[in-house]
Amino acid sequence: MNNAPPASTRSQRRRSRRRQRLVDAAREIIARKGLAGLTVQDVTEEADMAVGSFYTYFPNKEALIEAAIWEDLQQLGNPQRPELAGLTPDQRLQAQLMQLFQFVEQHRALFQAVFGPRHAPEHYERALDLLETRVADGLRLNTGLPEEAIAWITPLLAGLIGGGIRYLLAHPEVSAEEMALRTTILIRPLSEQIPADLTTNG
Amino acid sequence: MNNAPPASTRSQRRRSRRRQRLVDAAREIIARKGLAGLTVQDVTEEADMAVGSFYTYFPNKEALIEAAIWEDLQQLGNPQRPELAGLTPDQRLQAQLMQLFQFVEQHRALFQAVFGPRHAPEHYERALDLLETRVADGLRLNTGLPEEAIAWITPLLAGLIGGGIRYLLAHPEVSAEEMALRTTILIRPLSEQIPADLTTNG
Amino acid sequence: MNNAPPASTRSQRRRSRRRQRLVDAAREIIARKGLAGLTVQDVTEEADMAVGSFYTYFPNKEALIEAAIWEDLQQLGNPQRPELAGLTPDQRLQAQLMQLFQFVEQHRALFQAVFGPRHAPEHYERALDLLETRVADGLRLNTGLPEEAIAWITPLLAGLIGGGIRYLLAHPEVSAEEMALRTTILIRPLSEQIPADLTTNG
Amino acid sequence: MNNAPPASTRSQRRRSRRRQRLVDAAREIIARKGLAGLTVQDVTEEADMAVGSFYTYFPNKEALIEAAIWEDLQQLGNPQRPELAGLTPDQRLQAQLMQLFQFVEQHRALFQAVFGPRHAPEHYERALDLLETRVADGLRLNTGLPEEAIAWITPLLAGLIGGGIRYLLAHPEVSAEEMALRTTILIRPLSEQIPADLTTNG
DNA sequence: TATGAATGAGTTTTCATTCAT
DNA sequence: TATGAATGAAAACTCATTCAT
Repeated sequence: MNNAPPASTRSQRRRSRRRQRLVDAAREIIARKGLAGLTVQDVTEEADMAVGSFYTYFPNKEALIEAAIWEDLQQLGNPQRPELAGLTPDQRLQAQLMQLFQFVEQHRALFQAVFGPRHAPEHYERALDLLETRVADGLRLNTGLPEEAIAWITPLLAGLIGGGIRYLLAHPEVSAEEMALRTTILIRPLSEQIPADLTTNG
Repeated sequence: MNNAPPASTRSQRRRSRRRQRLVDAAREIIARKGLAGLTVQDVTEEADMAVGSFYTYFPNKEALIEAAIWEDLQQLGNPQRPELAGLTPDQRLQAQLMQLFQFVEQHRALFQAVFGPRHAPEHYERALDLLETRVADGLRLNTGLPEEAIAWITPLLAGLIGGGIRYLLAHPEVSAEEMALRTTILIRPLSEQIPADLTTNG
Repeated sequence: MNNAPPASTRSQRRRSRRRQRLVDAAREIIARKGLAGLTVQDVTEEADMAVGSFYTYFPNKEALIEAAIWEDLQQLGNPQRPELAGLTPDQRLQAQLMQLFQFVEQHRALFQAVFGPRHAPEHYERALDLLETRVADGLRLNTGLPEEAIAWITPLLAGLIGGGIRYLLAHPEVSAEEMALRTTILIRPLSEQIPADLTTNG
Repeated sequence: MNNAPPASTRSQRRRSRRRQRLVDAAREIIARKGLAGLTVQDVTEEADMAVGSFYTYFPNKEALIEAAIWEDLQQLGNPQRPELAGLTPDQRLQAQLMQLFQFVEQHRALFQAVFGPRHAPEHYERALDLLETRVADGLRLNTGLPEEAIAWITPLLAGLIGGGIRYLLAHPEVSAEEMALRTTILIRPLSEQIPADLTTNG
């Protein structure tokens, strides 16, 4: 989850740690005050560093935001694990959703920054795009839907899953497993119903 | 769509028109540059007024944003029209979705500001909340789902509809009718399937 | 000497005056601390204004410097007055130099900023360039020197006159007339001697 | 040209070499980006050293600039070589100018930093002062001008020679010899003409 | 001695808001 | 009421210098 190179020397390790403090502080502040409320001053203060130090780690504020959000979020777009191969479509769907929601649970601050009530709009959009590519891949893999149908179903399903992420963030008492199960319940019937509708309607 | 009181005297009408110019300019700019890119300077310029005048219409920038977004968006939370009374649940669902998407089409700039790629996060959240209340009402009216189920299904469905809104905004060639139909196709089976699942699982 | 438009209304006049205060302050500070020592903060302080006000007069610091130096200095490149027509070359030379040195005397702060001990290098260069065009014109008008000779004599003479300007700035007790006379004494023999040398040497 | 002591031990020689690298880098950067664009960071980078090392060679940036410019430029003020003794005033003048312009050619980067288009103003002034002392000495030696005349002729002639230096820097195809000859042509008549003028005018 | 990360004061610029006209 | 100039509190970013390794 930390893309920084495996620092070997002591000073490299120290530097890596300090950089991470900045990234963590950024996520924290974005989640708390929104992207607009993020100042370099605040970030360095929260990380207990001097302002100038910040610029030895990042060329500018933009780069910090990029790192804080995308360094880990990229994995959302990574290809699914091959172990899912032997399952039924239903099981596969649930497994993938579980994987996703567990990932959310493991990166609460990050997802608060992206999907939470004070999220960063542009990054929210990019995150949804990423979600859509995964949803589209899932639909292609698990259903026989034509591309035209996938084109419009995808954003709706991505929205639905996004709603699940927001719900999970707002209800820490609910587990990733539970959310995966619930979402599966909602999504499953679609794959059975839609093809018929599409041949008669769309 | 204009909540200002029905101005009677001439000066009142003039005032009302000028205020509306500010509101329209604000929506335009938020949709184009995002909330962070909205400056009072820009708004008054676009509305062809002096900066100082702005403060005779709104106490501060915050109030303008509130007005620009919520003066019209409130209707999203208004109770559904009674004419829907005689329809089947399915027809009611589709009619309500159509009403919603038509509303979006009639307020493109506004919805771009709230749901578009440069949307205002806090208002996005509030809009989703509003959407959720309507979805919850619909579920209560059209299904026999228990409140616990409604509690978690609602945010997911609201997310799905939000996805529909975003899709509609991004594809001006698609009609509100078409989107309502598509969304109905996706949502309908849920009401049939869920109850069974819920009694056994949740 | 003030290029600002002839302000008619009262507020325009006031604005014009405030702008001039900034320009004067800038010259003062450049002359005193050099271009590198010029901060917007200092300028507005010296002009007894708020920092923000500065940016209602100039888009940025660069524009102020440009105005402070070149708004008036441009005249250095203006074509010479036609009244010089009837004079002998010698008299013309002296008249032109007098005009120049008087101009310097009337804009001491400005020339201190450009030629003084803490001058702005890039503007010094541009000023010398301007001086060179005038010198070259003078040589063409008053001597029969070939262009190749003018090409290299010009920068040397411009340097000599620049030395005169610096001397005048450093010795306020010396008059422009005196400097014009002295410089004429130095330059005059050149026009007589050079042609011969050039035909045999260069 | 290198004022550092004749290092005897190996480490002393190494230290001397590293110091020179800093000085050379400084000249290079001043000539290229001006004094304002000179940062310790850049200098050490160009010299391929660490920032911290810089402060073991110079107490601060100011000292580096001083060294970069004046360590070699001082020679400009050194007494003329005795071999000139037997020449005529004219020959002596030309020989001295040649010596000067050759010195410029041998230290192009240095003179670019001091006289070039992005020169350092304060050092430009000091360099002109130095030039003036030599010019004044020359005038005392070669002409019978009274001190009052020397006082004002000197800055003008120094300016003229400065113009020659700038011309030489801007035209690498012109030789020091050629420039010395040309400058002699311009200056020579002065010594013949001025005395007469001065007795009647100044 | 050499290194380069850390520091924080200082600089330019923006912008919501006020207020005299 | 309308105007737009004036204000000054941020905010991002730079860079000379220090200091632990």
